[in-house]
Amino acid sequence: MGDLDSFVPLIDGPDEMKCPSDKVVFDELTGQYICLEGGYVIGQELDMGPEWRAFDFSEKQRRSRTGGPINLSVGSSVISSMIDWKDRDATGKKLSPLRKAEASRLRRWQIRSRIPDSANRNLQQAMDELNNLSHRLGLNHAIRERVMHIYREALEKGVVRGRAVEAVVAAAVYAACRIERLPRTLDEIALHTRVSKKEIARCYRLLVKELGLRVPIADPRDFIRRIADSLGLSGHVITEAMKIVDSARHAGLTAGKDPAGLAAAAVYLAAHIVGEKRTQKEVAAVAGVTEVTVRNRYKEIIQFLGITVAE
DNA sequence: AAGACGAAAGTGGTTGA
DNA sequence: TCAACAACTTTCGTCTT
Repeated sequence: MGDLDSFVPLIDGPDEMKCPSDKVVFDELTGQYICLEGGYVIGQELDMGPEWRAFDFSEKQRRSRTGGPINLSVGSSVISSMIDWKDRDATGKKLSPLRKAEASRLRRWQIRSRIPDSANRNLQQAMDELNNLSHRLGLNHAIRERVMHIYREALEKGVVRGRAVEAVVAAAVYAACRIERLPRTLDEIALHTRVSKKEIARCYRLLVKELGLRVPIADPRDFIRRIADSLGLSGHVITEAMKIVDSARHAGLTAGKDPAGLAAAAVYLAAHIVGEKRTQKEVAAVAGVTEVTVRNRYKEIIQFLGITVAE
């Protein structure tokens, strides 16, 4: 998630919006749509999040001024807290439009989930887990929404029953990231949870099957931007790496291969072509694969595409 | 000395009988 | 259920810059 101080207003007029769409990338860190041709920011996703940051759930609770919305504690022994319809906070001040939207959404959830009480508690726990995971993985608003949507459906269909809430949430996060095309590897997600990669993968497959999720095939190009960003490489490298992946696809080198590994090799190669060299070790580390995999993909690419890297 | 390369053995998941 | 298999990892020795 981008900090608010990294917000950049639209700097160009409508002319720049004519930028061909295939040259536009989305920077998930800043929420900006960037044209690779000229490096222009041509769009900015609204940051729906709070203006402060919290690194765990209790911190978030302390900082939430309006209170209530995050914690729908409708436990058995606890007095239920309801979100009323006045659109005002505890001190009687009017809520901002963003807060208002959030409150109405939560109201809806609360009403829907009031009937089965155990489901409500389960959902609360899932939201806690999601909050933790979100901050660690830097998930944006759209993804969090989608995760909760997936989770609710899973809960309704009884997929969660008998499984660790954390595992199902992690699986929903993985699915949501894939659907929103901001992929995280299973390893990354597993790193921030107490469940194994294996269990998350099992839950993920179950979710896809039971809910009939339509998850696009992982595209190496979605990884390229992340890898290049982490390594501080320019947009030029990204365009080059995209081209390489496209050619590799046409040459039939991509089937059955780990998209992260392929992206890593493309970035490695592109960086060398452009002259912003990075070692195989560095690229492999941020891509979450080993040097050997980068090497193997790299070898295949230069062999089949006849690319020669000038020293 | 660091980086790149490649061989060999091991791992975890998928597929098909 | 089990074996074969493909892709990837780990490890390690060697070559190159």
